Amino acid sequence: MAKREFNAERFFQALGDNTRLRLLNLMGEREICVCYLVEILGQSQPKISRHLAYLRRAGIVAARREGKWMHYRIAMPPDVGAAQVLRQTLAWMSEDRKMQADRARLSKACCSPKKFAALEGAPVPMPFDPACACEGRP
Amino acid sequence: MAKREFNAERFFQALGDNTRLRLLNLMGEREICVCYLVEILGQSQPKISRHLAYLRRAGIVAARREGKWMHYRIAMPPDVGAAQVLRQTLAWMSEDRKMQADRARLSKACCSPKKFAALEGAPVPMPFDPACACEGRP
DNA sequence: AATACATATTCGTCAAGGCGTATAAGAAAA
DNA sequence: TTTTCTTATACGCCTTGACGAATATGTATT
Repeated sequence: MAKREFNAERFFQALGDNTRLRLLNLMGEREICVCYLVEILGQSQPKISRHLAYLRRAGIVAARREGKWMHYRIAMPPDVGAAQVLRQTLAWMSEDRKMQADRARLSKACCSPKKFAALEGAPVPMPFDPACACEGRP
Repeated sequence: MAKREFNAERFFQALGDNTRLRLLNLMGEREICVCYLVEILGQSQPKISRHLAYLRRAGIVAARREGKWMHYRIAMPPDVGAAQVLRQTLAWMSEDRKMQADRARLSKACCSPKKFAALEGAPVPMPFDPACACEGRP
């Protein structure tokens, strides 16, 4: 049986949208709930959901359900080359000003979710590396 | 004046097509004439030309005219992050079986262009690194 | 069961882009 | 200048996908 080739075309198509790049940037270090993504990007919920579905179909993110909430995280592709490119891309994004601003808003929201009406009671995103949690919290 | 941001969205869109990935793979190590690209990929000339134009607009390749012939080569983006991703992508592609087959056909054609009727008289692609020229020539 | 909440999907519309075919543009040769 | 050769572009057709709006699905609460 032939080894199933990773679809590079679809992989790059998934990266070829600014909203999806912003989503990946926010998921770079933590698993994160959809409601946070909606709040931070300030876009409609269906729009965010559709882009997440696209990323899921492309095999770049994975989802986990927790009660009413869905948590998304980056899923490194099985293909080594793709994984390398994805890591490189995330590093690239993390140097972009607007991407940094997104992350800053996320950090702020994580530290004081109650200031964001829409996030009342929602599960706070969990960084993979706890050292990244709530940069700037006193 | 604001520093002109590199368009990551367009960059990835340019990589999100199999024909364009194959073209980049063939340009990986050498400047190459359009007629060779048409011959090696076995696709129509307008199709190849359109994809090359797309890559040019995305700032990924550059073209040089030599008489009737046009030579294309990879143009590393000014943005450091994009350049890294592009290099990584080329490395990834060079490990793919089908991409290797394309390169093998190119090497063969370079060594004996006269066996390819369409390449009679066309300028043989020039590797950036001369050591790569005509692997397998006796 | 009925309600409320978070998320996903559907529908209609529109723009981008891929392809084949035909043709234009640029350069050299006759 | 006419022809020939290489490459680029224009046209029409079709598919993909992005969006807003509406609605469906899944889960917990009452």
